[in-house]
Amino acid sequence: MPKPSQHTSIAASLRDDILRGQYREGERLPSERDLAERFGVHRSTIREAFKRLEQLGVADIQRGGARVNPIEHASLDVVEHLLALEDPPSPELVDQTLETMSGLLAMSARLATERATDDQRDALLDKIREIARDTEQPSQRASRFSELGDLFVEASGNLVFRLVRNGLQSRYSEYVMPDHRTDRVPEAAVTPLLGSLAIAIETSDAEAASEAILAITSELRVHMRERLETERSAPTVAVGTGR
Amino acid sequence: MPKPSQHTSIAASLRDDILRGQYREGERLPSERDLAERFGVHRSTIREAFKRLEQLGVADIQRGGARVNPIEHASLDVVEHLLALEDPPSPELVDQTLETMSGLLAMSARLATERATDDQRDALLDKIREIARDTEQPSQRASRFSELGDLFVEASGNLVFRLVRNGLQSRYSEYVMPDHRTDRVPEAAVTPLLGSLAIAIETSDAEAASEAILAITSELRVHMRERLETERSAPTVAVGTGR
DNA sequence: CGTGCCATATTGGCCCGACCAATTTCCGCG
DNA sequence: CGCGGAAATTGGTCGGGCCAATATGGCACG
Repeated sequence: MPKPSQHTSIAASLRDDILRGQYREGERLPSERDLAERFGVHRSTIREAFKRLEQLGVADIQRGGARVNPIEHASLDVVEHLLALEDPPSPELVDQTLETMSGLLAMSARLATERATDDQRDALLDKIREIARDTEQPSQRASRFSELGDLFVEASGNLVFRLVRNGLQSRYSEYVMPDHRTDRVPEAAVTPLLGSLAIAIETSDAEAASEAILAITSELRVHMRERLETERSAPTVAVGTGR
Repeated sequence: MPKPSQHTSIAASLRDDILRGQYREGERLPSERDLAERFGVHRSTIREAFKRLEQLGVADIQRGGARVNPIEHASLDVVEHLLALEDPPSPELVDQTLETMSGLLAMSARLATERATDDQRDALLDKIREIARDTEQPSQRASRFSELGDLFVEASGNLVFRLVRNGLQSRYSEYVMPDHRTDRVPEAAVTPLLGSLAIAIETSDAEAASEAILAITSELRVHMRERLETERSAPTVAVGTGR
């Protein structure tokens, strides 16, 4: 576990300030010298952090001053940081993220069903059965779903899909699956859909595979929304929220 | 036209080298001191460039040396640079990009049809009619299509969609529309689809809107593929390919 | 011959201080 | 109140320097 360097944490700090809306868009960020003094580091360290902010698309550095960009001009990569900004994360943004992921996986499933190699197909079917067996704890199950998604995207053969997925992949997955043992909602609805999905793949029915994925992700989305609303009204007791 | 700073062009140069596959993944990049000497700049300038590469996800900097990341671990933002690497760009990658854009726009159209405000709907319809009128030169027409896409994504109300679109938006659009006046292939097929699209929006038929978009983008994709293949076999006479 | 270990060379992380050229800011003039 | 120019501010780059983490090559050991 390599400890983060100063410019990294400074960049993260500035990024979060910006994403949190501390600075209005178009507004000038404090000068490099100013920030250097505040953080108690040398200016060159601030500069390195700035370069990352610029690459992230949240700020625009130029002579005269660094300015904050409107969030819509940022890189897809800000999504994971936006999600990490609050705990629990913003239900709206989570929903938009899942909406995107849902479409992405549906497309991937369609293409994967058409183009997957035999090995890839076998891997997909194995993973689906593994999930359907379901003797695992929720967190395990969540990562299985994530792996299934990876397999689909991989088998789709579309690099751009992969990159988009990278940008969306974040830790909200822990919310997808219920951890309260009483609240295993999605299971009943999802399990049969996994069956349809397997059949669709076996029979090379791309359209059915795509629809099965849409149905599954739709279930998860609904569940996630309820989960987050509950979380909001009754915040979890923070046990060691420490950095 | 603000001239690019040194660290910017150095970062671009290194990025392209990496994307071009000059370094195998996992391989170590030359040291900062080494590169500083090669480029004839101070080490801190190289460092700033490195920070951008790291944020782009193409390299991983750490004590002992900077290493090249596999392309699948990079940010979505590399797509536009990958496309710019060759001229004409790689048909495969263009196709994958359009495939993604196609799905994104189809989802946007569905949502936009459901959720757009009256103003947004009017703007959409206006833009569609503007394109359908078609008395413009190809380049104009291409940017109209791009604007239409923006309107859909905007009206979808999904920020993530917007960010993904940003990452895909690049200059390949010039290839979408034919510039050889003899080769106006997509027009005939696309125009009636624009009509269906308008009707779908007017009648709030989200599904139909989505399908119209899929049909249109499908036409454009096919056209684009043919266009690029032609371009490959009969390369354009380079007029001022300079640096 | 293979292998684990240690001294040493490299490499990135960070700092100091300085100069230049854009930009921005400010102020006095019309 | 508007405007032009001087002064202050700000990012861009440079030179040199120290530290700690990492990489490397060679030696002793099994």
